Amino acid sequence: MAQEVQEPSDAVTDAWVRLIRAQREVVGRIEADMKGAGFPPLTWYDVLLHLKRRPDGRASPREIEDAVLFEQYNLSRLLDRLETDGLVRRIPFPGDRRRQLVEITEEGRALQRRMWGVYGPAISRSVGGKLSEGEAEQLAALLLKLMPSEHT
Amino acid sequence: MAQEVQEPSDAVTDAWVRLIRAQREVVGRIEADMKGAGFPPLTWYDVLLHLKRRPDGRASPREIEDAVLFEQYNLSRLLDRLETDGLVRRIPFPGDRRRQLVEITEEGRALQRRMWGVYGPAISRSVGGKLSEGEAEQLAALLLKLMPSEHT
DNA sequence: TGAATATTCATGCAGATGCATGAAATTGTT
DNA sequence: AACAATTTCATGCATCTGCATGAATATTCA
Repeated sequence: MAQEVQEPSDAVTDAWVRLIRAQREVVGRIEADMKGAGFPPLTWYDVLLHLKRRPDGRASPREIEDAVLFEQYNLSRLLDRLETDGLVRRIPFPGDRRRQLVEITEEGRALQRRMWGVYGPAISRSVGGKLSEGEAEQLAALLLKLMPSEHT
Repeated sequence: MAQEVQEPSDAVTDAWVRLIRAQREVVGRIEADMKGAGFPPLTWYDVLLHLKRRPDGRASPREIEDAVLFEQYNLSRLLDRLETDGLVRRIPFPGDRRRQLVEITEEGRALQRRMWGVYGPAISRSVGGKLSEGEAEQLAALLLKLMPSEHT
């Protein structure tokens, strides 16, 4: 039996196309807001927020990679930039000299807070302003189904 | 009266975070499929498809920009690569020597077709496989609400 | 123990992207 | 007609990303 090429339905194709478009559109708007306010890219925010949420403000690069879905080499260089700007600090990992711990600094915490002051309202405008509360919940639920399996 | 900072609700924040995550995840999977099959990035596909859909296989760069949400300088260089590979051809725009027309070649059409042979099934797996038909429609409808106003 | 394997992080290089600017042509204004 | 403003596309430069690989340490297994 011939292996038929599996054509996606119109609804599925539509969902796919709009996932790309909407993401580009919304992310573009929000990043523009952030840049307009003189802030670094959202990737910086993601890392800072992840660190800030840990009780000790520390995490290994490996863990951050998984949390923010960043490539290893990519994160390595992002951490360089964050460290150069005094937002994080690399410290030794006790018991394994291959690894390291990244610790957020006071400046890092302060930047995260200041960024949220622009980021939060931008999300409100670009997402909250377009969807009702119920629709936002629906959207979140549907998008979750697209993920591999586990959530956060 | 003080201008209060507008905090997004949890549902809205959730929708935002998952929009980023799901898109990264799904696009990542599909682009990996394409790359695994030896194909160029999806941006190439978008341009080829747009051209192929026009009856004469032609469009101005300006028009393509709007259609695929690409920056001008970015598209300019993408067209360079497509032209180098013989997938499109730049021809004069009748009546305005500033502008140009981009025309898809036979090779371009052929590549688009071959890419669809991998792209379609990849969409089926990564989107169709995770959502029912009705869910896909819902998702498409919700994402559409995030866009500025008009559709395609 | 010792050698092979695996894990963690960094880096050189090529390619892609963003930003600012430039070049060429057209349109608008007086 | 002549000059300014606008539109369309290209490009130099810095930054960012992807890929391959390297260096250091840790783990596994014979």
